[in-house]
Formats: sequence, C-alpha cells, structure tokens
Amino acid sequence: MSCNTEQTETHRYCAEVANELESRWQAKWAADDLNSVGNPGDEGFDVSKPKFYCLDMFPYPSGAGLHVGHPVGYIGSDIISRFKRMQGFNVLHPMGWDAFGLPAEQYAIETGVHPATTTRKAIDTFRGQLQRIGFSYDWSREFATIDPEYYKWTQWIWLKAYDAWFDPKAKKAKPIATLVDGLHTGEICSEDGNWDEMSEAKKTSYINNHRLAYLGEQVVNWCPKLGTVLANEEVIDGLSERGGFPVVRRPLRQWMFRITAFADRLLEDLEGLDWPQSTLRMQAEWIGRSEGADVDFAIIDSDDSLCVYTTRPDTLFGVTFVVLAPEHPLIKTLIASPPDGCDSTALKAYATEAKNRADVDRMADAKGKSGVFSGLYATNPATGNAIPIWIADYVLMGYGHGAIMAVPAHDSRDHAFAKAHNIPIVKVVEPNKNEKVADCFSGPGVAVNSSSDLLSIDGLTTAEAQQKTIRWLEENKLGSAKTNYRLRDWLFSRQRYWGEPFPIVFDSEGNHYPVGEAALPVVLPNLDNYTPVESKDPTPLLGKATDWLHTTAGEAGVDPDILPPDTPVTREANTMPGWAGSCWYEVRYCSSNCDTRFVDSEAEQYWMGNGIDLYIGGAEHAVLHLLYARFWHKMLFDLGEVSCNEPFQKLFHQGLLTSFAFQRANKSLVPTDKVSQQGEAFIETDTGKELERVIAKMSKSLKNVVNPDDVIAEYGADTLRLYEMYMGPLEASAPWNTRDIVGVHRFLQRVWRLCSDEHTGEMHASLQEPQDEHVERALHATIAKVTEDIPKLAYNTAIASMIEFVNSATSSGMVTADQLDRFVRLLAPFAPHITQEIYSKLGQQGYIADAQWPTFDPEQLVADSLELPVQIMGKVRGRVTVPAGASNEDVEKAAIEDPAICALLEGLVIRKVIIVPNKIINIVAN
RNA sequence: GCCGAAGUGGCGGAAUUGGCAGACGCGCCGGAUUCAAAAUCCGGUUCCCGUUAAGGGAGUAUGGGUUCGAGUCCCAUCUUCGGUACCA
Repeated sequence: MSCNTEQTETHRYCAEVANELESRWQAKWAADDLNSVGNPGDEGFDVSKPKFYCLDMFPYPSGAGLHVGHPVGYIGSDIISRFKRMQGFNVLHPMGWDAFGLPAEQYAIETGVHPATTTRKAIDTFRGQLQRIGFSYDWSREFATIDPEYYKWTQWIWLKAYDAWFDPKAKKAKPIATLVDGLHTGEICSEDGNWDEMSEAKKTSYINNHRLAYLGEQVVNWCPKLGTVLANEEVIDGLSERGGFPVVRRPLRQWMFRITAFADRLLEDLEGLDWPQSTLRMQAEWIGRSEGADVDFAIIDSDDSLCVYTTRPDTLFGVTFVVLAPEHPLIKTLIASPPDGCDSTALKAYATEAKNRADVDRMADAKGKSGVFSGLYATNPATGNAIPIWIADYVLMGYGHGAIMAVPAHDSRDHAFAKAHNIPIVKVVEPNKNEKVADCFSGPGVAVNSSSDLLSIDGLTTAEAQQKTIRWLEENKLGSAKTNYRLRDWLFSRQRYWGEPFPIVFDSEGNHYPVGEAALPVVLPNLDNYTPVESKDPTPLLGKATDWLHTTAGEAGVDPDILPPDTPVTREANTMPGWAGSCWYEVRYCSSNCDTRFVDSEAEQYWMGNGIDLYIGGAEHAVLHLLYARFWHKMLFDLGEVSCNEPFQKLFHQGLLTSFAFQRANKSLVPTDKVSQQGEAFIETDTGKELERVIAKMSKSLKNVVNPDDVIAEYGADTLRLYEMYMGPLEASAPWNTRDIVGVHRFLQRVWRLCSDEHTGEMHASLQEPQDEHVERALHATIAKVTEDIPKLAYNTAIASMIEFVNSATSSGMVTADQLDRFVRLLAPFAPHITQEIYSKLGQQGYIADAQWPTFDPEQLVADSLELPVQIMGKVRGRVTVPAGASNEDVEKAAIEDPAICALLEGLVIRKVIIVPNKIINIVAN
C-alpha cells in the first residue's frame, strides 16, 4: 500500500497519509480536551440542551490486548455519540475498565507477577489501542474497578445493602433502622414473637436475617481446583464457567444478596425497556416466576406433614406418589428411625451419593429416574388415598420445598419415574378436542376423574379447576396459593484474592460489625503468594494476610458506639465476586472524580434521567451482569441514592465478529498459519490434505485473531472503523475478511480525491464552480438516508449510500466546496480523522466534531418524473415514464398505451389494472 | 428435549406497511493507463437457454397455500446459530 514509489501520486490517500493525519489530529483533540463534556454547573455547560448518555460495556483488559472483535460495539456507539453531538446534544460517552476477577488472578498465578501489575499493564495496552481508533470518549472520566477511589464506593454501596431490609408491604428496600423502629412500635410483627421481650442476641439475629446483604448458610458450588465458591450462574453443566473444572456442592456460611426480594420488580420493570426481545425473555425466564399452590400431604402414622409446591393444583386427583429430594430434612429422621418397608441402608447410600454427586453426574442420567422408596405413605388430600413417598434426585432441594406431588399422567418426569418404578398412572385432564396428545399430556384441558366426597372439579377447565382447588385447600387449611421463582439469592463471597474486600469485621464470637464510612476503602492487602488454596474445604486466600486479618475494632474503623475500639476483631477474608464492580459503574461515570459521594447527585440526575439512552454490549451479558446491575440500581433507588428505577433504558447487542478457520475431514480445526491456499482449495501444510473453510470464533489457539493495530498500520483507523461497520448489520455476526477491507479504503481515497489533486495535493479549482443540480439532489438524498439510518444503528446501509454519492459525484466531476463540506460532516461520525482534515482544508475553523449536522430539503428528494415498471399478470413487461404526481388515470393510460405493453396485451382482455402510486402498475389480463 | 433467531449470487450483505430481488462492497471478466507490473479509472458480472444479439425461462433452504402480486404473510419440513436443561 505504499504510495511514495510513484512520484506523480504523492498525495493519494493511503496508509502513510492516514496514519500521519490521524495521529496529528488525535494529539490535537487530546491537547484541546475536545471530548471532555463537563457536568451541570460547570462553566460553559448548557443544561438546556438535551442529553445523550451512550455507554459501552466496559472491557475486561486481558494481557492479550484487543482484537478486531472488541471495537465493533465501540465503533457503533462512537458513531451515534458523534452524530448526537453534532445534532446539539450534550453527550456522555465514557470508558473504563472492569479489572477485578478471576482471569487476571489466574494469569498472575501462571506468570508469578502480581495481578495489579499485569492488570495495569493490560489497561495501558487497551487504552492505547482504543485511543488509536479515534473514539470520542471523555477520558477524563476513566476509572478502573480496582482503583481504591472506586472500590471504596463499591464497598460503601455494599454497606448500604447491609444496612437495609426489604419491606414486603411497600415492596421496596428501606434502611434497617425502619425495621427496628417498626418492630419496636409493633407496626411490624416479628415471626419470632414479641420484639421487646426478645433477648439482645435474638434481636441481632433477627435483624441480621433481614438484611439485603446477609450472611447465609447455603449449599454452595465449591470448586476445589479454583479454590473458590461460584454463583449458580457461574456453573454450567456442573463445571465452572471459567476453566471448566468440577464443582461440588457443600454447605457454607457466605455473604448473600437478597435479590429474590426484588424478583417481582425485576420482572415487571422489564416492560417498557427498549431491549432486544431475546434478552427480555432470557431475563424473564431466569427470574422464572410461576404461580401455583403449596399443598400439605399428611404422613400416615405420623404427626408430620409434607409441604409441596405445584403449578398444577388442578391435577391433585392424579397424584399417585410424593417425591422428596435426597437433601430433604425429613430424610435424616427416616434414617434415624426407619419405618417398616424402608431399606434404611439403601436410603442412606442413595441420599449420601446424591448429595455428593456433582450436578453433572446427576444430570447425566436425567432420563434414568433413579430413586428409593421411603417406606412411608402420605394421604392424598383430595382422594383420601394412601400414596407412597419416594426419594429421588430428580427433585431438587433448592426449589420449592424440595418435595413434589407427582402426577405421572400429566408430567413427563413423573411419568418416566412411575413407569420405571411401577407406580399407578391416573389420568385427570382431558385435552381439548383436535389436540394431538402424546402418552403424557401436560397441557391445559378439562378435569376428569376428579371427584370425591371432599372436592369435585370434574368438567372444569384447567384454569377454573386450579382456582377451585386452591380455594378448597385454603378453606380446609391444606394449602394456599403460592408464587415461586427460579431466581435464588445471590451468593456474593469468593475465596479468591483479586477482588474487593468486604468492609466488615467479626468479633471472637463471630458477630459481624460494619466498617465505618470514614475508614473506607478497606484496601486489599498485598500478598506475596496468591496461589489459591486448593483444598476440599473452602479457605479464603486473604486468610494468609494475617497482619491485615487480625486487628482491632478501632483500627478497622468500626463505630466505637457499636464496639469498643480495643476489641480484637478479624476482618472478613472473603472478597467480592468479579461482578461487583460492574454493578454500578454506569452511575460513577456521571462524576468519576467525585470524592465526597459515590456520585454527584446533580450530575446523576442530569445524565441518568430516564436511564442511559443507549447501552451497547455483548449478548453474553444478557442475564447476569444486566440482572445484577438492575438489582443494585433498584436498591440504590429505593434508598434515595439515585434518581431512576432502571439504569439501562435502551440496550443493544453488537454481533460477534467471527473469523475463518480450517477444518479437517474429522472436524478438528487447524491453526490458520498451517494452511495454504491453492486455487480454490485450502491445504494443510503439514499433511497436504485438503481442508474445509468454516466460520469460527477468533481464538488464540486457532491463530485466526486479527489485531486492530495491524489493520490500522496498513489502512488507517478510519478504514478500520468503516470496514467494521460496513460488514453487515451491527447486531449480526459476520466473518472478518481481510480481502474486503480495501473496498472501504478505496471509498476514502475517492473522498480524498474529490477534494484535492493527487499529484499536487492542491484543492481542486473546480470546487468553486457553480453547483450541479444532480449532485445537489443526490446529496440531499444521502443526507436524508444517513440521518435516518444512524439512529437505527443501520450503519452498513448508511455507508452504502455515502459510497453511492461519492461515486456519482466523482463521475459528474462537479462538486462545490459547500457540498463537500456538508458531505464530510455526514461522514465525520464514521471516519472522524479524514473528514476533520478535509474540513480544515476547506477553510473551516475548529473541529468537525463540533460542527452542525447537515440538513436536507424534502423537496429535493422528489423527482420531476418517475419511471414505473409495468407488470402483466405479475411479471414485469415494460416501463413507462410519468410526471411526478400524475393521476392514476394518467398512469394507467400511459401504461396501456405504451407500445411494448400494447403489443403484449393483444388478444387479451384487461380485467383489472392495479396501480400502486409511485411504485408499480400491474395489469390483470387473460 | 424445550424456547428464540436466522437461511437471498462465488463471498459479506441490500430490499418501509406484500409492489422492479440481488443496492453497496469484495472477488472475477474485459478495457484504459503503463516498457511492464502494482495502484487507479471505465465497463460487465444471479443462474440456464440463445454462437453474438434481440429475446426467453428459472430463481430468495425445501414442499404446499393465500394474493393481481410473496424474500416479506400462513401451514409443514430441513439446516445453522444462540439460550436453557429435571424449576414441579
């Protein structure tokens, strides 16, 4: 791509020219703080202007640096940010770093270098790469989640949650003091008896059990290899999401978030968000609200009863057995004193095995439906029949009550179990007519065989039967309506090193006390050795920092009114998970440098009003990050700390950038550097065998990663930006194809040539000539198209229309300076550097980023005459030209009288003529 | 298994509410320029038939349907990708 070899075309736009002018302008923009936006109250900040907060999901800076897939979304957000700014918005467009978390720590363990060092280095690399692409980020707002000035406030927010409870009546979070007050005045009734008569210890425990951030004993996913517990969301098929190591389940005391209290609001508030449908659905399914009933089953020959949850109370008459999860508390009793018919040895073996089995094994025989009979029977409350109680691992302890009523005729899992263990199957729902039915019908229908002395629901539809059954259950104190959620409380402790420490300490009796605000941040201590403690028992890594760990209440900053300063205390040795920092970063950007509060209120109200206007990021965060961040935001909103209920008003997922990869006949993949092309065929260098070219993710192992630095060196950043946006729709994934880049590069060359002479570098004299009407019309059409496409993020078609304009303007050879000026403004959001250069060459002062967005005249879009296709029986047979605004009669006349059409119509009878104004004419004739 | 999205030339992809399928780019073919090449510029490029041309036919995963007219709407099937996995 060298352009200096040829004397005559020294001034052609090429890599050297692009790189020179791009670096020059970037330096100038940085020196002038072009992209610093300021806040309300700052000098020169015009609050009357509308705001546009456009946020990218901040990256996790890895040692490998950026590849070309990373900037796709960033370019997309940069274009609309620049566009909005030119339209007169105050635009907030920040960037920062999500820098705590497992990958950095794993990398540090491998290299032996402290994660702070490697992470800071990775951040510098990322920043440098991003800056070279020419984004309009306000870098003055940059921060990393590992900055103590930032995680101070992460800890502060956690303390807010620690110091809050969820009022179920008001359906909102409130300070914990309101709970204490309410209990004291009797406004709130404690389930544990009269508040004022409770012991101090009991009161404390009650309060602790109502905090939004609470210490809970949970069966956790412990990963011995990673040396940490993981959230349910971080475990996939029984293996850790990161690393793919086995995960076992064991009980542990951990910090939890009461996210389930917000389940309803997290679900309901999805409505009204401008998000991709698929993501809304995924969130809703993750929350998994279901409506049904709790039903009590009395155990025969016992005073105990069993509570089960069902979504199909209408099938109560079809319950032929009850199943308990292997972890169900009743099983301990069973093993201790086994009833007749109970093989306690088998039961014990089954329960123990199921408990210790990783979920992956448990699921491996999902179809198998193993189980043991308990020896006990329960009474079906509707029929009075005795039904057996079984223990089986297809019932999970973590959902409902860890026990189910089994309806084998109408639930496929119960059906499989009943078949395997010879349990009767009783049909109680008749499908609606004309409905295809498998041997186990689980849809709604009409109740049958559902009558007894106690209750009758025969003939009722499923919905009616459910209502009647629930009413009956409630009247007879046998159960009640119940709503359940799949969502569980959020496990928030990790045993790893590289995370935010919890601002909390324990006394010798294990009571916990918050660190006072003045003592924040609780700084992560330095460790010489952060290799995880690989063990059967969870052991936090910070336990090794003994000097830090053992301290006094005063030293730690605990309020002396709560605990005397000289009390020896132990710090919490767990750290927060990688998600913590990204739960509120969008708020911090409003005033990144504020050191008196987690965010400046005025700035927050201005920028976050109605939420972030556009949030762009990968679909892989559809559930976890977005759910967690919404939860934190709602908590802060309830507590009056932020001004809106939902942080992300509009969400957009950019597509995945894929790359070519090469596959052997056995589907194994070959690294790209071991492949050579011979004609149409791709050959593996080592074996000489032919390979198939397929599309795959970019990955180091496949050696199909493309580095943006290389692309910029060869074509310039403007070309990279244009190419990535021109590949296809922003939301679609597309394969990177180096060969195609030259297309948009040529486009920029033509833009350059439109302005100046390639031989002399001088501006074209013709720029002064009178304007060409066709070029002017084409320009208006292009302005209209681009203005319409950018808000839709339809950048590929916007670029196509600009290419069309340049092509037609080039061939006409008649472009004025004024037209060129308007055109480069149009192109500026996409290619900010070359357009800035031309803008300046045209004699404009200042920066194109601050220029006004060009406007178009709708009248210029209307042509004088139209060429319309004429169809006969739906096939295009000719075309006629009619003046714009011609009446339907005139158009029909023109079509029928057209000689070519006339000839084809010979011998046919015209039945009908359909005219779609300005579109088409169709003649129905036979 | 269930849920969701998608399937258009050699390739990436265009195509308001049903209205000229293949915009734009790549690649390829031809031409100009050049001693030559690269670069650039101009023209062509869905497939099939037609020596060329005029012209004709087929065509948006597959098979049906609705309509004057279907890439777009309806039904069934296939394939790919994403999510989810005993949630009672």
